[in-house]
This record gives sequence, structure tokens and C-alpha cells, in this order.
Amino acid sequence: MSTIVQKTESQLRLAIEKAVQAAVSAGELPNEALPPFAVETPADRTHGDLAVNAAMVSARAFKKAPRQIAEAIAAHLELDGTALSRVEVAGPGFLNFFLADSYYGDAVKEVLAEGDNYGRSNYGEGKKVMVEYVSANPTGPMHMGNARGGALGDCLASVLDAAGYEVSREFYVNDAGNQIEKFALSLEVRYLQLYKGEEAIVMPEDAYHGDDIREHAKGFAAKYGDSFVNAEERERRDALVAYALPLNIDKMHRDMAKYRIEYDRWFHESVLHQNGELQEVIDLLTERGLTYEKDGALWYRAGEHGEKYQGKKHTNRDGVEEGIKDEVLVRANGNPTYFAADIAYHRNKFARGFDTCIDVWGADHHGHVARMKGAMDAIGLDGNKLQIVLIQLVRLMRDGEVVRMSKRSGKAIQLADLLDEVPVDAARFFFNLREASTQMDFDLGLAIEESSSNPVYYVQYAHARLCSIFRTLAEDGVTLSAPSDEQLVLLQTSEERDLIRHLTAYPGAIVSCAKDQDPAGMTRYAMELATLFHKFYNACRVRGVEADLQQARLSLCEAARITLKNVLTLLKIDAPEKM
RNA sequence: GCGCCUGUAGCUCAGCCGGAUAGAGCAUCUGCCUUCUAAGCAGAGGGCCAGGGGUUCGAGUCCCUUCAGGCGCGCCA
Repeated sequence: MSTIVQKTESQLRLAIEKAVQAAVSAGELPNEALPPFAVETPADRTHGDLAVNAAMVSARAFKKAPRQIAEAIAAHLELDGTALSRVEVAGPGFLNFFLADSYYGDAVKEVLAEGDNYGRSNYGEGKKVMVEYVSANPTGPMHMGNARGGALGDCLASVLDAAGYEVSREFYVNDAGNQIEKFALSLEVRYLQLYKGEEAIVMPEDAYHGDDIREHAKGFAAKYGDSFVNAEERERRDALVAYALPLNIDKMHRDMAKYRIEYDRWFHESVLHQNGELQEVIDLLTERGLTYEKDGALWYRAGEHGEKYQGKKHTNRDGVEEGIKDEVLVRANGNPTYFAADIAYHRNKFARGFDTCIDVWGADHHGHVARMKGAMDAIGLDGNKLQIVLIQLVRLMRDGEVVRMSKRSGKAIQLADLLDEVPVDAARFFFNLREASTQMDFDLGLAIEESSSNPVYYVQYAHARLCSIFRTLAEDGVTLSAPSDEQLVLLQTSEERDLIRHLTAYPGAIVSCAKDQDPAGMTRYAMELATLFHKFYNACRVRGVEADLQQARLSLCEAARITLKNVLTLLKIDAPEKM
């Protein structure tokens, strides 16, 4: 299945190649191979619907001026049987093509025929891709950064799905290791404080100071009383974690569900500790001679395989070049590090048959990218198949002041609070408005205002208006029937045609977002679609016009409605019929 | 000190792997509702694409460099 855009481009390329051959036969061009050329859509519509730079890129090979080459090609072009009507030579040597009337009607029919599936393609050829995103620490509530990562990761997964990949969404639950021990310690302090007083035990500086820890301690005390006050330390801590951790994980499930994110799997880190996979990775690296012992810890030589993923070499303060810093796998106290577990986790992912694994990380983890990719090579996998999308952190503002996000202080704005204030539609749209690499400010004071001026309403309004057209005409007894070519050819205004061209761009827009791993392209597409529809709406009436034109415009409205609905569905945003 | 990201209109950002006269939203100003939803549309003003070099037919886009902001550089995750 190929779209009308793809068909037209291949017709165009074939026509140009034939024209070049004809020009060569006629002795107008030298017998040289035509270099690869681009087909693009010019920004300025007076430059045609499709512009080709074939004459310019072949100037050197043909040893002729681009304009002369373009003229020669144009003279031999045969456009009969294509969706193109004519060609012009312009500017420095562009070949500008204009679409035939039939193209627009065919485009509308294509959308109507595809319906809910319009936009989906087989670009990914069913390859298995995993997108792992959010993966927030279960030691505390999720925050604003998770909100952005969640919206972005989820839409990226949807985009890949629509582009023909077999997508799996995953959340990595760090329910083991150092931070769980810190969590246990923090809970213990708060629990003991309940019985011995705040002053009796001091909360260590680097422990978790949030109110959620106090709440858990109170809940634990309500359930078990003081029975663990004099228990063995290990026993007490384990009991506290066994009580609080599931509560936190349940909360994350609920928050994600509220945010319309459903994972295929919640993968628990503890599994890797228990089933031996973590130890296997450590052994594997040691067998390969990539580890060494120092100061009682087991270190991984990160530079060996990580260098190739690093842009440039580090130079330290003394001006000496140094590679990627080595990393500890097993601490002197015998506990494996997060890094070691993460290698095992990614090994586990690839063992499940994923062709590509995409991790959505906060930009503060960027230092680990080269190391982790290198580690994949180190264990015999391919680091290039691990792709990391780095998300710049959301800067939270309050009254114009930057609010630091910190789980320790407990003052961070939680995801749950955000979702109480801002509608999910607005939040999902907002966090997909910008590319991952751009920094965003989110002003809490403006949160509500932000939601009412959020462009999501502009897009949803377009959908509601479309539905309104169908409602009103139904009251007049007018409904849409399969349009004829004679009717569709009546779509001739610039507003109608601009709208149609943008509809045809939808499948390509999805593929482009999938390639770039940039779901923000989807909100941009949706806004542009809404704009073009609103312009059409103001320029072209549907109600009260002649019957054939009315059917043609109704068909266009239906095609626009389908496409708009499909984008919004992909973004998991409501497409309201009334507003 | 080093690394990663960013620098385009007053503000927030696009700019389709080098193409034609650099775009949109917000904000400001001016118009458009007795006919399909004015949460809309039309128009106006606003730019040394951070600065400087280079690569070529051609640079906001690629390379070098300077400056500015964000984030990292732990036996934390």
C-alpha cells in the first residue's frame, strides 16, 4: 500500500529519468548518470506543488548550467498518466511541478477509504521496538519531569506503532539496590521518631525528607503499632519497605492510568537480583577482562567500548586526554550498583527479541549514554540498537521564581497535583509541544490560565466545528454519500486545496516523527491541520451551496474530520463533538 | 577545567538531513458574527537567524572559534 504522495513522487522521478534519457538521445545532455536529487514542497506556492533540484545537482556531472539542464529536461517531460499537470523552470534551475485537478479528488477519496487507519503505514515493517519511559524511582511521588517524560514517551510509542513498528511500552521499577536501602532507613527514622520523639533520632542529610515518608511511617504504625520498635534492624526495615513500597508502586500505576498511559509491562529490578541475571552480567564482563578490583570494589573499564559513542575525548584539568571514566559494578560492601543492574536490564530487553530499545531519560543522565551503549557492545550486543532520547528538565516556576525539584526537600510539585489542576488533554498536549531537547518552563501560577489558552483547545475546536457542520446539515436532510470525481473536481479554492495537501501529508508526518523520534511533530501537524480547516471554514460554506459542490465539501470535511480525529487519538487526546 | 543540550520577532518556538523573498502562536494595533460554533478568520507592525571566520553555485541549516544560558562530571540513581 502506498499513499498518493508516494505514488506521485515515484511518477515524478520516473518521468524525470525518462526525460533525461530522451534529452541524452537527442544529444542535448551528455551521457552521464543523473545524481540523486530531491523532491520537496516549496514554501512559496507560486513555485509549484513539488520542486525538483535535479538540474542543479547534476550541473557538475553534465558540465552545463543548471538552467540549461532544466530546460532540456522540461522539453522532454511526458506527464500524461501522472498526477502532475505541468512543469516550469524557475530560479537557479528548479523544476517546479503542478498537481493535476484529479490529484485533489483522489486524495480525499483515499482518506475516506482508509478511515480510522488513515495515517498508518508499514514503514517499520513490524520490527519490535521497546520504549521505556518515566521509570520513576518508587521511593517517592512522581514529579513534573515525569509528566513530560510520560507524555513524550507515550506519544513516541504511539507514533512508532502508527509507523508500522511492533511497539512495547515498559516501566522499569527500581525496587532494589541502594535507594531502597535509603528508603528503608528514612522510613525507619520516621517510624522510630513516632515513639521516641523527633529529637531522639536524626534524619541523615542524604535520606528522604519528604512528607510522604512521614505518612508511610504513620500508616505503618497504625497497622503494626510499636511492635517493630525493638525488633531487629534488618527485620524492621524490611517490614517497612514491604509495607510502603507496594503503596508507592500502586500510586504510580494510578497516576499513569490517570495520565492515560498503559504499560505492557512493569519490569521490577529486583527480578534481576533474584534470578541471577545481574550476577551473570558481572561474570560476563569479568570473563572478557573488562573489570578490575580497586579499593575493594569491582570496576568496569568503560572506555574500552564506550569511546566510540562519545563525541570527543575528555581532557582533564592538566590537559591530559582521558577516556570515559570507569564505573563501579560492585561496591566494596558487596552490593551491586544501579549501573550493573541496568546493564543486566538492557540485556534482558534484547533477549526478549526487541530490534531496538528506546530509553527516554532525563537530560541529567546524559553522562551515562555512551557508557551504557558501550556496555551493550561489551556484553556482545549492539550499542547502536539502544537509543536514548534525552529530555531537558522542566523548570518549574512559581511567581516568576525557579522552584528546585527535589525529592529530598519534598517540596517538588507532584505529577498527581499537576493532573488535579490541569486537564489531561492539556497536559499531554503541552508536554508534546516542544522537542525533547528544548528546555521548558512551567509556571504553576499560570497552570490554569495555561490550560485555557493551550493550543489543544484550538485543535479540539476544529473537530467540534466539523462535527457541527454534519449535525446542522443532517437537520436539513443532507448527508454525505460517496462522492463522484465530477463532484470532487469542484474543490478548487486555495483554502480547499491547501487543506487537502496537508491531509495527504499525514502518513509522511508520522514516519518523519518516527525517524526523528520526535513526537512533538504530531502536535505541530495537528495545529497546522486545525489552522487550515479554520481558514477553509471561513472562506468556504458548506450549507446553502449547490448540491454537487456541497457533497464535495462535505467529503473534504469528512476527510479532515477523520484525519484530525486520528491525530488526536494517536496523542490520546479527546476529539469532542461539541465544545 | 572538560562533556552534553540550547541560542531565530518583545515572549514561547518551527524551519522538511544545504535550496528560491526566514515562518507560526502569544502579546500590540485595525477590521469581520440577522446564514454551518467568534475557543474562529483577515490585515498591520516587529529580524545583522548570539558574534566572528571557513566550506560552495547557494549556509538559519555543515566545520572551526568566541560569548551567553541549562545540565552533568559520586563505591547516587
